[in-house]
Amino acid sequence: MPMEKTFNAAEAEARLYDAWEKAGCFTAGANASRPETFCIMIPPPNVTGSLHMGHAFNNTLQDILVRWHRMRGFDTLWQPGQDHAGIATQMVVERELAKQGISRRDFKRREDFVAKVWEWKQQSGGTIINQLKRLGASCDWSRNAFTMSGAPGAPAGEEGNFHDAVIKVFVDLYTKGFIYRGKRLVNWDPHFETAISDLEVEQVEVDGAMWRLRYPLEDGATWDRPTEWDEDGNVTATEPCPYLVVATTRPETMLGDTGVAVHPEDPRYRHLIGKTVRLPLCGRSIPIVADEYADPAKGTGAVKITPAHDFNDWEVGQRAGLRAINVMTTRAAMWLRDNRDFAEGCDPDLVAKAIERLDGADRYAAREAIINEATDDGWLDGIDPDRHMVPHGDRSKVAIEPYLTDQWFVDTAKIVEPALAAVREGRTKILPEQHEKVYFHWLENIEPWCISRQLWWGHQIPVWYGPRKTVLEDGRTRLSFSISNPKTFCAASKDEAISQMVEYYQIAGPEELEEFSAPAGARDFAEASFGTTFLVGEIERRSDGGTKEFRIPYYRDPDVLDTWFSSGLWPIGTLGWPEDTPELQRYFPTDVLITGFDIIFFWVARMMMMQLAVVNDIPFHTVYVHALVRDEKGKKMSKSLGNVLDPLELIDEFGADAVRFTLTAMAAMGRDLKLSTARIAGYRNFGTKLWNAARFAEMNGVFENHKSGTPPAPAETVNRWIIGETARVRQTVDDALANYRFNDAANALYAFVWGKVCDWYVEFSKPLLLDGTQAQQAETRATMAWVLDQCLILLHPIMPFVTEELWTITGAREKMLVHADWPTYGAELIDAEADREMNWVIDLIEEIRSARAQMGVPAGAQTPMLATQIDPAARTAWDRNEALIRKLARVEKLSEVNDLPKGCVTIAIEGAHLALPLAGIIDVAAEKTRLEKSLAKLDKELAGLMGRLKNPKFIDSAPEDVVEETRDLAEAKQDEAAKLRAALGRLAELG
RNA sequence: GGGUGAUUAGCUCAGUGGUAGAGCGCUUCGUUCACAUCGAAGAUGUCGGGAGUUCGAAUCUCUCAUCACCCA
Repeated sequence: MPMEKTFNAAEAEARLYDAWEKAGCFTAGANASRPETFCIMIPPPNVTGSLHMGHAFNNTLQDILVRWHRMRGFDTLWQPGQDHAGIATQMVVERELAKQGISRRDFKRREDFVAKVWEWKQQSGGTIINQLKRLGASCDWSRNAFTMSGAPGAPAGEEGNFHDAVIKVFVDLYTKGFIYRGKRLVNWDPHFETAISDLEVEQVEVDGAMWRLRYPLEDGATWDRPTEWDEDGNVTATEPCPYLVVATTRPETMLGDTGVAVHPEDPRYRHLIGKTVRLPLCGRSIPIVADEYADPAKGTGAVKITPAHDFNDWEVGQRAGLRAINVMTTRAAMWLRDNRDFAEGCDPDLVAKAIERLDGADRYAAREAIINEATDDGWLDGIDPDRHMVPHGDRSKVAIEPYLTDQWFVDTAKIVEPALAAVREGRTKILPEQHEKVYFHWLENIEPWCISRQLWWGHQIPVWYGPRKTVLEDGRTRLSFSISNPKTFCAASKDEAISQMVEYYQIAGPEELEEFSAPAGARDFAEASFGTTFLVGEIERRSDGGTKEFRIPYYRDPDVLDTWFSSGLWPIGTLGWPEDTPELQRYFPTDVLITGFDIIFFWVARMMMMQLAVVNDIPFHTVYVHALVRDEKGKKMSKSLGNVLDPLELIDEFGADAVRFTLTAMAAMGRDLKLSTARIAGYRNFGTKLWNAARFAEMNGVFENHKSGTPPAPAETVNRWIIGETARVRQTVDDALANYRFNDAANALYAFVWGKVCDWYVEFSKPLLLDGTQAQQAETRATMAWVLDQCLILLHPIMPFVTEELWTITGAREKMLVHADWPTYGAELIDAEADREMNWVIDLIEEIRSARAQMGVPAGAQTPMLATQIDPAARTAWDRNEALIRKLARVEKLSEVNDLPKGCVTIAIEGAHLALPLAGIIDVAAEKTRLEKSLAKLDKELAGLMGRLKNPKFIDSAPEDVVEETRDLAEAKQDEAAKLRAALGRLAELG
């Protein structure tokens, strides 16, 4: 049955992938035949994710390396998995619940909400896995990992031990003193009500305003405010001014102002340093401090300082010893009622008024209300329109607040050094190298890493809090309960934490403890039990050691860990650590990480730090950083621009192989790639081309009784030639892949399969297969079968589907192509003689075709050819390949003559004077033009070559082989030019 | 403001000191039995500007211009 004309990707892909999976082709170690291992960890996509172009690119490159190593017999593991994406997943699930009118806060227990998230995960969390399969990703799915597996509440099927790894690492790092809790400003997302990392913040330019506010100076102080300027901007008149003007883009934070900063050298204000201003709205008296942060050239040169609501102000506040007053709730509404910090030092009447007007108002409403009040009361100095950057949460898209809270931090400064050293010393290489700079720059300036998140979905921090103890002089023990400064028990399990508590409090056992699910409950309990007010309760132990009449309250930290804390353990966690599994021993450290540059900080640097801190080894020896996929105009693909190309739609339309090949061919290191569908269609056509070469072979019986195996040793030059070309491309492909030059591999294969095999070899084979002797037919069939096999093998890592399908169709095979042996042949298969000869033949055919086309010879016409001179090498080449030349160049026969007749077209070729007698057809003018053009080009080249050869410095300093090469080239060009000149002479006689 | 990269054919881009390339597009021709998702032929370049190093520069150095991205 003849093959179809094209490969039906839509039909075949699922079938082939299924066959691979069923046969266990992708499991760790499948097809291993040598001791070396090769392991890649997939960068875990979000469990909420669906495949976008970046994934398609990233995973295509991984799959190429993995398939290549597997075929070479490495013990290969491509470890797949997803991360639990704290905020994103919680957002998705909350959105689902909102459709049913349910809010997260309606859940009485967080466990119930988390159960909902697991439910969602079971239903929808596998989306991206199936999408990766459509791309052809050959991951070992039986090992699919998840960063929340094994967490409390995880349902059946999620019983991995990733949770154990995360918790163990937290406890280890805590014990080693690398993790601490502290009150610091963090990026707070008021929508999700959680801290987020710097890296989850994007700067968005927005149109806003600079409001200038007047803060009255106290104690009669004044400064000279300019009132007139000359045309150069110099001040020519001033007047005493009783207030300072501060400019701000965020007037609503003024209730938390605790100072005004001016530059220490600013002559306008120097005399005011140490004096105070009275804060409008609440009457707080705040100092004027000197700090270089205040830029005299910007605004008025006086800056209001709100340490609790601005990162720069926090720094100033630390330097100047200013209070930090939080005036907002976790939802970024004004928090004034019951806010003791706020009320302290303010005018009680004004505070009451402020509470009445502003308490509970959203930050933007408060801003408006404050501006209105300032306008009415005359302390608004003016408004300047201002376009500035505002930080936004990358998930929530709302403006983030710098917010003062208790959070957990990794003291990264203490674990960063080994990660820097590993790259500096080359134990881990980052490609392309320029990214090492980014890595170094970030790690050398690393900030503490805030790892706590106020979410429910994630690994809950394994820390329990209880009262602190003080031993009194009389031997009794006092326990002081404070939410802001509790005693911390960090342990891998609650039981261990309780043991720690029993020991610490020296109590009989857990029955003397009482657990609360939230700090407020513990506080209330402490207050109720000990009759103390507010946060501190005192529990005095009886002298006999008993505490029978009360129990000691404790609670677990409600926060969860940043998702990146768990994905930072991906390399060891997926291999079963903390258990010492065979996989861990076998595959760790892993080999290559392939990832986008946008998560060098997020992930790569953190994996380096964490693996080194935890198991004292690098996680991988190479990091290949790839570029961004953009649309064809070079714009970043984004949903809002509507320029997103969906890889799945592209796979539907062109097939996975075409999409993969396109991405591979465009994967030049360090450059963004601009994707257009025209390009993908082009590579789809390439697949069709390969398909039809196989189809031709099949129709000519090439695959009858074919067995894949060793290269044949044919006699025909053309067969020896193509075998050599195959050997060459194999070397090129291996070199390219070994150096992560994916595009070189793809382009070499494209040029070989289309340009060599299809354009020339298949054409050359036709005379042999159709009219050759039996021996010629047999060896040509064998050669073609072998060559096509090699094409399939070498292309398989890039185009797995069409190659596997052809492999199945074209012969009885011992193994599927996915496990076929990758070849190792090389130079020994290259026959220099055959090479020279076939290149001569190809040159000749191209020369003849070109001359015919330009002379307007009808395409089908056969012409005779004349030779006045032909050297032995050319003669042999002609004789041995006459059938091919005659067929492909439409030449009737070659006759040797003494003189060319008039009206000949010259064919310039090495070692012979050839011409096509085209009297009657020839257009003298056209031929003259053609020859002159060639000659002009030749002369130009020759001039360059001769110029170099005549320069004694070139002869002296250039390497010998370059000089030699230049000489040979010049000689050949001179010969050719002479022939063309002779031809032009003959033409002149004619016309 | 700091950093990184880019500028090569109409378009998208390869090309790390020795004869300027590919794909797409364009023009002309072609239904001979692998393929019209094809074949044959053809046109198109001061390698962003300037200076330097070198026998020799798209390639190395400096400088200017423009663009992009990252970090403030």
